Amino acid sequence: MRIMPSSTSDRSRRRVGRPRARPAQNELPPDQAILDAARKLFRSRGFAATSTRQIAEAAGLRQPSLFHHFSSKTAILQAIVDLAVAPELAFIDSESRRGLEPDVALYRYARFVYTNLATNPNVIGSPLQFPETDAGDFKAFWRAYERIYSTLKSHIAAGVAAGLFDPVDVDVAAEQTFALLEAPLGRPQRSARRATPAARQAAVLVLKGLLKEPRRLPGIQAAADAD
Amino acid sequence: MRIMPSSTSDRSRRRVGRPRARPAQNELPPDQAILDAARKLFRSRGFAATSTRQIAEAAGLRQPSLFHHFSSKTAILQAIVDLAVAPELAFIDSESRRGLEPDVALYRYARFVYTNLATNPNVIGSPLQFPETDAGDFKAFWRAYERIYSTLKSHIAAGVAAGLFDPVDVDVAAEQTFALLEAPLGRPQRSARRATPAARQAAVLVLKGLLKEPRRLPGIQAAADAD
DNA sequence: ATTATCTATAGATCTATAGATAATGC
DNA sequence: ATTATCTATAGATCTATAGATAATGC
Repeated sequence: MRIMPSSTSDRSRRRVGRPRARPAQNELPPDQAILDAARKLFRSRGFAATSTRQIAEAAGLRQPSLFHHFSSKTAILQAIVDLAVAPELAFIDSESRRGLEPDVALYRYARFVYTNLATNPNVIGSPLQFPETDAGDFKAFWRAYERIYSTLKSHIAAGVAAGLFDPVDVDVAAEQTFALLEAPLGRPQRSARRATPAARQAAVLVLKGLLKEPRRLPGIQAAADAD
Repeated sequence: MRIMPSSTSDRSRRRVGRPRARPAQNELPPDQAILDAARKLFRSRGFAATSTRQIAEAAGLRQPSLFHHFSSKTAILQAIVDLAVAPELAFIDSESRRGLEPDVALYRYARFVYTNLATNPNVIGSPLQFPETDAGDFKAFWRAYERIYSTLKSHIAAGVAAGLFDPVDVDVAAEQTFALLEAPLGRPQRSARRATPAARQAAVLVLKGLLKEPRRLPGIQAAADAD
């Protein structure tokens, strides 16, 4: 009696269900293939201009087969945007327990957010670029987005209050800083290798722009890298 | 014999052509009313998700009547984006004749671009947000955009070369600065009154972030305001 | 005669559902 | 029996054209 464990490379063979019209070239499970295809298309053409037929074809399926995996086109977008903000939420949570000074906290925040937007494949553009996210299904996403944004604002406000930053208009500074950190959205996705120095440069630009004493920057960087 | 000059308030009366199904409440000529309606809808819902029916209704016309004024939906977008970049092009032209130092030039550039994006009603979002502008009809627009972007880059490059700015990666700095200046795109349009201090703050953030000697900022501001 | 609008509609989508079909699982 | 796919298609769009119509201009 031969033992025949289903090896990982067997995953594509012996699949339940009717075979595809055009057999899959992709080893990914169908829901992942769909998300992959949708990410790319949403990024390049936008949500409204991308049809479910285009997504399905790029994923190797016929158009109606999408709906076996996602209940609607909107549900696909929802899955993607939830994955896009997840790392930033996790970062904010873990940072909040560290009790850093506002300048160090802002430096680390800027570097992390920029890197996520540059490298996370689920980041398909500014949420403001996707007006369809206004609908009720996206409440969780908007709550997350709001949390990320208000964290930035409170770092800036704390730095101003502590006299570390110039006495800027906090709302305006938060808007502008956030926009700067969203710079990667305009470009095709980046490798982590290219994103790292750019993220550092973004954090430096933000900190130098706000600090009363720009000479303190090296100390802030050292503190941000410690531990 | 009574002289009866067509007074301006008469403009809505005695119009050539079949009357509208619902008479206009708006005094604007139809092509202006269409652009107005389209701007608002493109801004809030995006181009692809806005139908010609929605535009026409908001402009007080029936859907097919749009095509008397614009040959296609795309032609409407084209007219809007051309108007959006026009002031920036004019600014760049007039500035190029002044031969300013790179830091002063960058300060003035940042302030102007931010203000245009915050207050020009034709600015409906980032071009990257409108993938339909890839088509050939938008060559003029993309040439303009490229010119605006490369002007920013050359200001930064010149400042670095002159030793005024930190030795940053110029491409990355241009990307990040441009993104910062696009901050107004995320928000509803601003009055000039609210935009002016925010634009100044944006220019300060950019310059302080780049300058080797941030203490030179007041001098730069004075030079930027002179003349 | 010219103009700006209208109504009607062609033809091309697009999303999602209905129900058949071809695999594996038990 | 269950599953993942397929084909066929309903029903709702959407852009743009065709051709009628109701004003003014001359």
